Amino acid sequence: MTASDSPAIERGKHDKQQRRQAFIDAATHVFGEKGYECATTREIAELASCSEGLIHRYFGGKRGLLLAILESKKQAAREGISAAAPERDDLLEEIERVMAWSLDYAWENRDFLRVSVAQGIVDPEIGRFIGAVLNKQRVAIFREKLLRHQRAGRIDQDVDIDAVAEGIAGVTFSAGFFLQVVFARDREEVRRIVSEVAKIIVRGIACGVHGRQ
Amino acid sequence: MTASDSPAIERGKHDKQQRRQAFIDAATHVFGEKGYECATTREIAELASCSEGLIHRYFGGKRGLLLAILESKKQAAREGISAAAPERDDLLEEIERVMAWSLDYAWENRDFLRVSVAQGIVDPEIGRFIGAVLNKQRVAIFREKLLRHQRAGRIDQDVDIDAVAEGIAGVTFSAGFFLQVVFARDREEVRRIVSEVAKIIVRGIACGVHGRQ
Amino acid sequence: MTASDSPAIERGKHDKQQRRQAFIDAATHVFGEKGYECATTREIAELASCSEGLIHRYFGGKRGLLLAILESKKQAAREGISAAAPERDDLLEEIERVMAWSLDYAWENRDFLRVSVAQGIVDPEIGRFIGAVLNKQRVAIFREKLLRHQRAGRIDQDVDIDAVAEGIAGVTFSAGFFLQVVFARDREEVRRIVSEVAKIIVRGIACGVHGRQ
Amino acid sequence: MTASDSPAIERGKHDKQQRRQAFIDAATHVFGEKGYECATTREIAELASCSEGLIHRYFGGKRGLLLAILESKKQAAREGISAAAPERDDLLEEIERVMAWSLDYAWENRDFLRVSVAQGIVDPEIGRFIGAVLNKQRVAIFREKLLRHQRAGRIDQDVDIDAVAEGIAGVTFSAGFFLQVVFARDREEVRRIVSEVAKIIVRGIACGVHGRQ
DNA sequence: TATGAATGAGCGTTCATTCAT
DNA sequence: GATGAATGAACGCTCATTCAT
Repeated sequence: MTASDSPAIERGKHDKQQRRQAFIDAATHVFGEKGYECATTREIAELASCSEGLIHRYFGGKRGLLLAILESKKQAAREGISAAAPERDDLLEEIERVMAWSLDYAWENRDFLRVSVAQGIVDPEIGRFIGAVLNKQRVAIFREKLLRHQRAGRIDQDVDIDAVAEGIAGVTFSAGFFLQVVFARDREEVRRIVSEVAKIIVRGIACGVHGRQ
Repeated sequence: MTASDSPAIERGKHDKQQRRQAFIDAATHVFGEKGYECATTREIAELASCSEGLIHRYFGGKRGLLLAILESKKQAAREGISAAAPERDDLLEEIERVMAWSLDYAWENRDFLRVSVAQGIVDPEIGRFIGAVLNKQRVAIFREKLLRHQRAGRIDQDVDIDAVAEGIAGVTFSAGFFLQVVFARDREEVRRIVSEVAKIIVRGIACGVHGRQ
Repeated sequence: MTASDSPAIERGKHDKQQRRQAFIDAATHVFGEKGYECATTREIAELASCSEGLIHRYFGGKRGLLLAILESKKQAAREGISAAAPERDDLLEEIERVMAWSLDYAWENRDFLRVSVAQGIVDPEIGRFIGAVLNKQRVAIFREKLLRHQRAGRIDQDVDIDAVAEGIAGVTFSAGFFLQVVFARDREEVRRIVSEVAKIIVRGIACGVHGRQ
Repeated sequence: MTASDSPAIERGKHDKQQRRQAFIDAATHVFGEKGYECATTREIAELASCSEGLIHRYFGGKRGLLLAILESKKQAAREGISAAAPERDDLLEEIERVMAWSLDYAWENRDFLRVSVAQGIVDPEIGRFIGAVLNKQRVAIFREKLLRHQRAGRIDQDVDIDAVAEGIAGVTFSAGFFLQVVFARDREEVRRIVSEVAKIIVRGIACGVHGRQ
């Protein structure tokens, strides 16, 4: 306690940056569990072992704290999904990997998703955020992959790549967040569903000997 | 859609049934707009042109009012989807109709969906409700249709019907609620996406001349 | 139900007088148990199997109901205590009988006493009532008896009869209401206390040089 | 006596201890005047010149405030009565002093007594409190004194000390609280009554063949 | 700067009373 | 006259935010 020699960190046990992070972690947890409105700044401050007033100094208030959580996840999500999606010759494998990563991401970040999705439904600004990070970003990943494979001649030219990308992103989000997190379905089962759907879709868009409907 | 389609009840007049409905309509609207927590019983009562205390007499409180909304939508949802899903020889047509109906349902009931989904994420009891009504019920519809067509030899025997049913339901929910309602995407565009995805999936599960992967 | 021939009592099962009494009985019970403020007119009406609005028609409101309870007990108390106090040559016996009756009265009317005393502490009008019925009335009884015995030469001339009457009434009330009802002391024990005190007082006021009992 | 003897605390200033006391003083006054139920936290806060929410932070709510009042009086009562009861060779003098002190105590703490007695009648927890502090404690004082005098041969061996102690405590409480405070009897008159009763009782328990005073 | 005490607006709820039926 | 549905004022309490320390 009094052992710290650093004059800058006399009171409290963290410096400013650590405190900010402690708030973000605590808030993610409490928001995720009780929802944004029901969570109290007091409980968050307690869990972060910091004083309540600091939330307003650092983040400008409760809502600012939520926005800070969102911001802090933006980068991580973007980088994570890119890393999880190396290009492959096999379309199915490539898609399945992104989907599987998304499932894991949803599970590991379930607290964050709970707040951001629930609040995004009701609050346009948050809604725009999840639209950009949780939807557009992922649709773009799928789209890019599909386009590359289509150019490589592995996907039928007639296929509406945008629509399929949206569709895959939709199933993935549905399964990852709603089945796994909200409905608490067995994670193995969810993985199987997603995997099966991936196969069907890949088969459905594959360049093949089938007459058009 | 807006809460005050019905002629406002005269103050003081005795009409329990009409008042109950006025509360449910008003609450659906206000809950949908502000979220459950931010909506106030004051505002709901005002919109319903009834006194606030009645909420507690009729529904046992604010939460009871939410539960009453849920209950009132359960029957309608079940009947609606069944009516919208007559059996057809053409699988694609059959599936597309249910998907289209779901899109319209989501749009028309967007206030109700906003509250119930947002609250269901955070409140286990509500979560169970949307799991049953908005997920299981619809998966079952798709599953039943797929099974019939599989038995009729129009779907490959190897296809995991349960998984596909979940997948279709997932895309439909994603598109109907998130794309249309939360992300405010153009409804025509959403319809096109869903329609395209339906085609791809149907093609992917169709009994055909393709080697298994 | 429909069997009643009397045209005047078609609805409800009582006539007006019976209903009034049902309200008074129910209110005494509920007031006694929860206190005046915490008791609700709804609960009273339910217990009386009558409608809530009737309280206002019959008694002019909740407070009027309390006043009606008080009124209804006034006569009974006066008559009861008189009947319990026949004149005797033995002062101790006479006093002990009134005290014993008071103890029983307090126990049997504990619900009534609870409301009226608790409310009388805070509400001057009720306070005046219990002052008159529960105090003055009883002091007068004791006073009258003591005076008679003093005139008969059985009580020392120097004794301040008024003070003793107040004292006896005070002990009796304390024991009857507080010890028995509020502090839930064993009733036998309370009776013994009162009896012992009576003896001491009688001995203390007795005339002249007197031997031990 | 009145609640705002202390200089009003400046709004916004930090002074937890003084504020706590201000609340206790204000609440004692308002509770005493309107009764616990009718008193509002609003009014108490106003009289204490503090914000209402503080009541819940400091005391956990309105009831907690009442309990805090009780607690704060417990010590004072115990110490006060002990100090007022020095041992004397003269039993009458000793008893009269305690009785007189009790009369003064009841008058000075009339607000506190009003709430605690009225509420104790209806609320078992408060009832237990007044049973302990206002009854048992005082009975014990009288009992101890009587025993000492009995051992010293100044009280007849046959006298039931416990009963007498209860009796004296009962008269004292009756006179101090009901006559003085509730029935607003002249304080001089009440003192005379108590004094007279003390004499009678002391005479009634005195040893042996004794002449008149 | 960090703390946590203090604030006050506004919440859900209660309930005696009123009044349409 | 009796009913119970409807009212609305007022309650205790919560909590994000402010600010003295």
